[in-house]
Amino acid sequence: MYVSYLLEKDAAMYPGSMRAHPGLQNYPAAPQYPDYGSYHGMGLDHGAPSSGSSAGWITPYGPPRDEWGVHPTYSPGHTHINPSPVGNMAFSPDYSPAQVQGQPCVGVLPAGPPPQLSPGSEDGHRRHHYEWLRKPVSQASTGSKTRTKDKYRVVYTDQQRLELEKEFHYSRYITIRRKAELAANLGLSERQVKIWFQNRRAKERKITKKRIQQTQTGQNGPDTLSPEPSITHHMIPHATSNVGGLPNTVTQ
DNA sequence: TTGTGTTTTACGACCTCC
DNA sequence: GGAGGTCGTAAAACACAA
Repeated sequence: MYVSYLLEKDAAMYPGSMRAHPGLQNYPAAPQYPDYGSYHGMGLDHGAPSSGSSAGWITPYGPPRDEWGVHPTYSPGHTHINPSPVGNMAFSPDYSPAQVQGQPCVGVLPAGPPPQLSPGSEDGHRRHHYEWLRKPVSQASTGSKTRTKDKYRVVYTDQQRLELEKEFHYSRYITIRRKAELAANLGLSERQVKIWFQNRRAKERKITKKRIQQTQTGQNGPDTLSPEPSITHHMIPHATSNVGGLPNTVTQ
């Protein structure tokens, strides 16, 4: 189950940075996520009925906010529901190798709010890196914008983050095509998606670094290290990825 | 309620590749 | 030169303890 995986995972990620991989042309996409296949192939299994598992979900997000600087989106009240037909995450046919049974990979969310993951459970009281997954949509940020001076940042909605996380777990480097699709489907700009992936990779590196340090110091706490996946990623066909190219050269 | 630490967006600088 | 990578950092958002 993906969500539980998210909750349990602690990113045993690739060691080193991109610069440590000069020969990145054959960078294996997310080899540490053997369950990508299940994720993309089966969609999200939240344990919910998921009657509409292939029906997707209508994006509650606003229109793409491309180029904040020039876009008048910051004007108050400039919020409306995106009536885009891609709101239900219909993807191009060529983004399908990892799909199984014709189900789309991303956006396959069960109808209704995200599952409540044992809010009263043993760790429900403790802060969690994926706390946002626990919160019902109604409590999620709606992407309201705040601005101080010339700086601002929006808080992505739970579903936006969930979809981004899902995509990230499929591949840490998003293709141009997927970036465009995801941006359109989530009501984000491609720039936002790109930056989100950059930040997410940075987070992963940070976690990995921390974990390595803990390992070296013998601090293997119960929730610090999880076993590495026993299945290697090469067993799973990758849909879009970086075939023979650097992450920045992926143009599919 | 407030202080503090952490996480999340966003950006700039710099680098590599095409 | 453009696109996208990492790295470092700013600041908002958030969680939690006191």
